[in-house]
Amino acid sequence: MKILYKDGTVAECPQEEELQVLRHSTAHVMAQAIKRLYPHADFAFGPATEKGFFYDVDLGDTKLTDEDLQKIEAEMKKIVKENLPIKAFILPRPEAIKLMEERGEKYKVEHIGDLADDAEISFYQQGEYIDMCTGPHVTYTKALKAFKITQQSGAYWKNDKNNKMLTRINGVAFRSQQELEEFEKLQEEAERRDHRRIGKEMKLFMFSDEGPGFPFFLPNGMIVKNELMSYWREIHSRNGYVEVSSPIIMNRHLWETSGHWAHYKDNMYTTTIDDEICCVKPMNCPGSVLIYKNQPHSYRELPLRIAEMGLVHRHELKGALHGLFRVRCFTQDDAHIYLTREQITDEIVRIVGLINEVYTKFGFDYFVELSTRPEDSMGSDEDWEAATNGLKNALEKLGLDYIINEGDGAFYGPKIDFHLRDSIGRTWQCGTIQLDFQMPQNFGLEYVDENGEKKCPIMIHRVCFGSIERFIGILTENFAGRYPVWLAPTQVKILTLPNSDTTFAKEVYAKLVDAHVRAVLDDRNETIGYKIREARQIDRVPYMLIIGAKEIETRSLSVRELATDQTTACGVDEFVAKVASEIKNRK
RNA sequence: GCUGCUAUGGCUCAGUCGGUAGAGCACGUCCUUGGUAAGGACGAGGUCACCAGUUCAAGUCUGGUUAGCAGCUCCA
Repeated sequence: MKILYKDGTVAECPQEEELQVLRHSTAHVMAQAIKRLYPHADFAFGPATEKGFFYDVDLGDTKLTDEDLQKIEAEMKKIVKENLPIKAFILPRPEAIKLMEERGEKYKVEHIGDLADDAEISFYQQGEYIDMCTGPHVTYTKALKAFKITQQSGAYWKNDKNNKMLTRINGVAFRSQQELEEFEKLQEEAERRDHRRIGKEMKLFMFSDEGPGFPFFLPNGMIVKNELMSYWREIHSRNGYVEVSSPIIMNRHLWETSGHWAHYKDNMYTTTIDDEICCVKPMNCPGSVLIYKNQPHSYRELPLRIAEMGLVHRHELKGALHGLFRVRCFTQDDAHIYLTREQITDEIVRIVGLINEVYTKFGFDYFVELSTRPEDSMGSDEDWEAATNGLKNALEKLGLDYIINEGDGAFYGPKIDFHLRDSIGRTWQCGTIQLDFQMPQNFGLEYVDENGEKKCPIMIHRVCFGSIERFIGILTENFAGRYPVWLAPTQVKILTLPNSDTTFAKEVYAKLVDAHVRAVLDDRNETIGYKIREARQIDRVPYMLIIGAKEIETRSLSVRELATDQTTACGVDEFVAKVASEIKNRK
């Protein structure tokens, strides 16, 4: 693919930039189409995005309907068909301003004002349309072969909510029609796996107008939640953690000390108790700190690992709510570790090992991001350096690749974030490990060192799942509801053939229940096809046992496995032992 | 919170030009002797999210509220 740089040179496009250029050019073509249909349109920014492009445009009072978007797309296709050559030119500043003013592009004029004084201002033109842009772009509009407008939304000029809201028109663009179709298939697949849909089908959880954003767990969802929590308890007790539980409501004073009141009071739920303002906890750390302070500590106890499955409430904006992914109350699988500066590296190694174990358990691949000191941070340079190095050393010791995210740490310390990749390639941020020097000081935490002197410990905040609710959402989409046996709400479903004797089926059922298998007996008088369809597609049960005259006679089982769709014969005791062992080993 | 859209039985949806509601699935009853992705008949189930307004008449038109959807912003 040939591309045109702003100085007018034409060159072969580097492979890795092709899509980006294509998408950027598509944004221009869309702008041209919009301008043809809406001559008063005034354009702001129109970049390429991860899957396509958008253009932010001021349409005055004009509102676009879905039909209007289709018309714009049709006009874009027309422009592509016209196969307009794309040209580039550069103007000195005053002439650039004049050109944009003449064309009524007030956002572009404002943008010129933000550019350096000596900046050369480049333009790209195709037919009657001129856009101020640094390029590069394709050389002819016909190079754009596969695109689609997907939606419109609002977006602020320069992303600042004090500015005017513009209309953002989003689209996707690919190299070929085939790539576009693949993208659409993936979209459909994502929709099919949507945990909100599956949650309804499998009766995992619900929401209600009476508490928007606050999830209700139904019996099936509660099974998944409890299984995750019991797994979590097991590995934490094995890794030297103790578990506590702190109150949901504590007074305002605590949150002032922790710094949350100053930073986040608009997102905290409050209530008044005996004339005192109290807060519903948005985080567990201050509670943990109070537990630490409840008694004196020796250096011999450190690192002290205090874990808590804490239910936190945060007032998220209603537009941000999204199934279990973004809720107003959730359970953090939190832990706070109190330790000395020297212990940082070893402890981080230990935590990363734990998190790795958890993600591997679910078959997730992941990558790690290290976020360093932000601009408005608290604490000394020395502390920050020690902390950041502690994290780096640990990652290197583990031989983990990581991306550095400069300046994206919390104001109280650097952090490591874990992003996991699901079965269709999407990534989710789950685990995080944050170092904190601030809170131990704010609360005056102490331990006695080997010389009998009082010292202030360092604190690590960390989660593995992140939020149990969110993690259940991710697991549900990753497995498309077909959970591993140990998590499945119903593990075995016994399906009898209609009008057959159910005595044997009931015996098998009793044996499974005895072995602590979550079994269901479906002895309704329905055809076997009907029962199988329900067990597979709605309940997503890992094992289906079909029992009819044949099985009754041989006293054996016909086992249909959800994962493979294969049916095999198996003895009763053998099957019960196999499933029980899978559950025990959390397979 | 902002922009656009949506709200009709448990679920998924239809309902034309305003003339007081339909389907499929699920559910209940009955029939069906039926072997691996929906057997059949009948029945019950809805003050059309809520509050106002326009109208002889509102599921349908208008305004507001609430909730949801796609984005934006935000996510300690």
